[in-house]
Amino acid sequence: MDTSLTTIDEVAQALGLSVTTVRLVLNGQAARYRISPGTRQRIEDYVAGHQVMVNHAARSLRLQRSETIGLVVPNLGNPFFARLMAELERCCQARNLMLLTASSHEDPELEARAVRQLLDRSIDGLVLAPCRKPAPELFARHLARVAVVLVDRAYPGSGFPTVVSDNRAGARELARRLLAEAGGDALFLCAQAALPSIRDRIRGFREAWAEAGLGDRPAPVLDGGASDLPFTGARLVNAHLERGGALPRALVCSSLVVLEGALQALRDRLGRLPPDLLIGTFDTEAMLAFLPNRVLAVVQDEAAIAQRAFARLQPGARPTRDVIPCRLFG
Amino acid sequence: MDTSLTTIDEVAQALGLSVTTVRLVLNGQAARYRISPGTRQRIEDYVAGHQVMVNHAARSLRLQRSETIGLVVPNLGNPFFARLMAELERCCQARNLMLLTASSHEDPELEARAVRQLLDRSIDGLVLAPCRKPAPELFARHLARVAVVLVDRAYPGSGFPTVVSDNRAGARELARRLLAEAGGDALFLCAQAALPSIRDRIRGFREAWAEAGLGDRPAPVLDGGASDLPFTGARLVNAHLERGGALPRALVCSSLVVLEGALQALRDRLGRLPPDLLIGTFDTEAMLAFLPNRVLAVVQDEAAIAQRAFARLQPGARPTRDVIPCRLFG
DNA sequence: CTGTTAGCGCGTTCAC
DNA sequence: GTGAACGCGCTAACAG
Repeated sequence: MDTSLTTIDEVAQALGLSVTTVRLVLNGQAARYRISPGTRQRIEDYVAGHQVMVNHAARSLRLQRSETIGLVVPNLGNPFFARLMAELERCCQARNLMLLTASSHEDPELEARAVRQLLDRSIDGLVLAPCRKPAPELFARHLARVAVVLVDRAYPGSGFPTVVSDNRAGARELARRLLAEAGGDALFLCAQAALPSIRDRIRGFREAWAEAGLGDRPAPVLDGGASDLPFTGARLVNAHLERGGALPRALVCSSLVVLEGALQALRDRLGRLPPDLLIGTFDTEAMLAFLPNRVLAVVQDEAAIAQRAFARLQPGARPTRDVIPCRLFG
Repeated sequence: MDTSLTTIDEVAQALGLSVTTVRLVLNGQAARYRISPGTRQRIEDYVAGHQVMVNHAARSLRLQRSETIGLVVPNLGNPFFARLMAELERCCQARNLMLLTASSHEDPELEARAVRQLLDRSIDGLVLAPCRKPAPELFARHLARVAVVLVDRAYPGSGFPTVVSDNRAGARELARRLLAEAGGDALFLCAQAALPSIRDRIRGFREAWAEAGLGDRPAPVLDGGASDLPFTGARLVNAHLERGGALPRALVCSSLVVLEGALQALRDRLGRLPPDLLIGTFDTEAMLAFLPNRVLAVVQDEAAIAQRAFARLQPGARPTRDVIPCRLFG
């Protein structure tokens, strides 16, 4: 058996046929062009025995498309984005596409670089969770060929189809329940409040606060700034308590990471977690269910986001805006 | 400003130069070939104003390599593999490579399909966490060009460089500590015992068991079979208790998923988690730290695995075997 | 220092 | 039914 890579030309040569004939068979157009059954059989036998593979680079060059889509997210290690990617990859497999992935690490420079690298590679589509409002000039001359969809972070006026979770409704429902159970005594800690998704979570919390008739006081929302680290949550808790703030009956955090830091700080100060503290959070982890505390969690539907984003991946698509419902657990 | 894609030919044409000259400048070899500074400046000005980008498909076709490496893992949504991918992507960024990713969903058929798709796309390297012992014929005719490294699952005799965690030592140390604290009263629940990584964890547990002088009884290891689901952990716990087994002082689980199911079952049966139950597990989650129980966790060093795998990614490399230490937390 | 040219493997068009 | 020939954009060898 031949050990070199087998190209279509080589098959043709080996069988004494022309490349056209071989390709028509390989592309399933044998019937249409009335290739003789004998020839057809010979070709099929040969490729079966030799693991013939088409050269994708040549194909891309000729067809000006690559059967590849790109995904750029802030951090592939973040479980939300990891699940999103896994779901997107599932969509791709069904259509024989492959996924090229890159992390921006929340750095607009790296993001632009990743996007350029992907466009260089003639991706047919790009799913982007941008760390800033994307600069349209990055894509300008590609828009005819490559479809762009924004996910998770809906910067208004970006001009691209966008698919996001309904963070606002999720947060509102979460806060409604928590405020009812906690008699209105809740505190919302957040990081990265500049992100559209976080902004929506804050808005939802404020709406529930007003609905609960607490509008005479401003909603207690503490903003920890740009970095979503455990340290941010810890800092907010410590600052609140040191300012003489009371321990609330319900604590809501804008991310699991903030929650982690907040719980650490509470445990450090109080010796243990106050078991009657109600916890509200976004996204979830399996072990959250085993805390002694009552926990409410808003979880996003990564599969639905991925599928919708995939469906919107059409060149020249209008800038639609899809909002995927969240589910509330606990 | 031109809105079409700008190719090297077009730049040359627009500037009245030859493609060679343009290319030498673009590839940073201007100095070496003594391109005149004036010409050089003209070219650089032009490309700056036009966002010129090289066509990677053409480049790959010509060079027979794609500056792309492939990653195939059982499940991209699994946090361990997600972190591994994030780290591998970091290695790639440093060398201007991109990552093509695919999940096998623990299905050898899908795995083979993904690998073939990647090889079709002329990847320069492949990092594979195989769900079975890989069939060498999949790669046979590519080995000269594409480097293959196996990670996480070391099937002996595969013939490829392999990078895995030191699951055996990690498990041994974990069990040693847990057995000491629990007076030898421990139970090990596992799923997917056929995987090399899980097998090593079992072996480590057994070694610690023998070391602790408990060798007169067989080590209490319960095997839940092939599927790593919460249900598996729950089933093992229920079966153990219904057989009249006592609640052990220490419970070790081969994965977080098994632990999740086991804890669910315990809570369902006992009304709450027994707070003095010692827990041992592999991999970790932030919220695990806030369980009322004492928890010991063996965590893998995804960054080190990724870096080592990346370093071993050389065509025709000898089948080395790297074992990366784990860390024990708790 | 710069220009010309021949493929890389595939898909398409047109001729036989 | 089948074959020949061109070009996608780039690189490398060689020719000035």
